Amino acid sequence: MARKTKEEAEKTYHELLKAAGALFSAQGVANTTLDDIAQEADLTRGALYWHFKNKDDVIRALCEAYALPHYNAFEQALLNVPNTNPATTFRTTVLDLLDAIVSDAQLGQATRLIVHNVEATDSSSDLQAYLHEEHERLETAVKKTFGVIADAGELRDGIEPELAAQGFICFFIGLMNEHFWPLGTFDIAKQGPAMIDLYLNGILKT
Amino acid sequence: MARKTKEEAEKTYHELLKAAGALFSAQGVANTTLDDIAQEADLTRGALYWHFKNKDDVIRALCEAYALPHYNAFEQALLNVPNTNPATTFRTTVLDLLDAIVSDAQLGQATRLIVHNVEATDSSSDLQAYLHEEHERLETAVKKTFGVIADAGELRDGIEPELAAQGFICFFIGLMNEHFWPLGTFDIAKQGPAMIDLYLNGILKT
DNA sequence: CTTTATACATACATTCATGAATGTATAATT
DNA sequence: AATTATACATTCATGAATGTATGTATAAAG
Repeated sequence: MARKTKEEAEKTYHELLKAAGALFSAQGVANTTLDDIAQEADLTRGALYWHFKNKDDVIRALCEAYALPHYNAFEQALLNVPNTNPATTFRTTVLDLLDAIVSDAQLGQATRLIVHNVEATDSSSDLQAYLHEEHERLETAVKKTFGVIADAGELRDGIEPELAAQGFICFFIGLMNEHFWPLGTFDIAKQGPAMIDLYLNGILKT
Repeated sequence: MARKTKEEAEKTYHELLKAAGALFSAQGVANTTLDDIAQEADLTRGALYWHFKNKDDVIRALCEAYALPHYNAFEQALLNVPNTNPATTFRTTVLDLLDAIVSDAQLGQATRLIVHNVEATDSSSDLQAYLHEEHERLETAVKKTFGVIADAGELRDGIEPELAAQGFICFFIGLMNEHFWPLGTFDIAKQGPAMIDLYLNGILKT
């Protein structure tokens, strides 16, 4: 075969990511070989090794392409929460993210990878470091937001904003975990918003 | 080498499980070979294949030996929650489980496997089915307990017991996820009880 | 128009992990 | 005491899966 144009090359790059995302979520990461991915994209491992270093690099790229934009938007929305009625804004921001995870398959695949926290193939992995960094960024934003909510007096008496933030994160990650559970019956599209409200109503003033 | 007594054989069985548990949680499941496990236990793969079918079988055995007893006790405690002040009993039962997970390394290792929901090595895995079954048993018990709590009038007005139960499960799984996060700083021993109370205070009558 | 770098496909070498087959000393059984 | 089943260790055969090296047609650069 032959050289492609830059646009064509970029297309195959995304074709590979698409194939990887589909296979990872269908068969699991460890059970998917690089050849599987290449074949799924009607390409060869040659193409894959041209665009990526190895499997970990594919995973990282997948997270960057599919998840990062949404989570960046989420983070920005949190950091711009207004000082008046911040809880309401927080709620809709979270519900928007939930909705995106449900409706955007790619984002869902990447989120699943992050939540299930794929075991890195080589132990001294920078994939782990990368995921950890992203996780921390969001954690910081959530904590900051709960600080604003507390300052606005919207937290119930006696509830520390740090704990409420940590609790929310646990709750949200747990939601994702249930959602992506292989044989699970939990339907996040239907129960997700009610679950979020359940938690928020528990810690916010009525 | 030679034949061992029944007691010796049972000891090597547990040695293998111990080695597997340690390596799985240190290097990840996919990154641990059967030879790694055997060597860690100062044995050979011959011993491993005598006691287990394959890696999945090791995982299943590990869950059965390390986690099942505790979770069975947890389930029984939930199913025997009294009709008066069930919420209090539920709380202490959960805190006991949390404490066990923190202090019992083996239980922690198994719980980690379950929560991270290891990707089964062969796709049509009965390991998945096994884990799913255990998960459902606990879910049923929790839901039943929240039914009792609701009947005792201990739930805040307007909160459906099913949702509260599902929420608790999410919250708890999220807690485990944060606890076992590779590079995480979350300290469940210190913050765990406060987190549980945060959720319960949110849904229980004051 | 020549040259070069690109975007892959193909082929190869090597390592690794599995599973099974075989061997064997010795508990356990009779 | 003889037999048998057990609890492994050892060896082997095979199949992946990976990473790399090489080939090559053609965009792109000059």
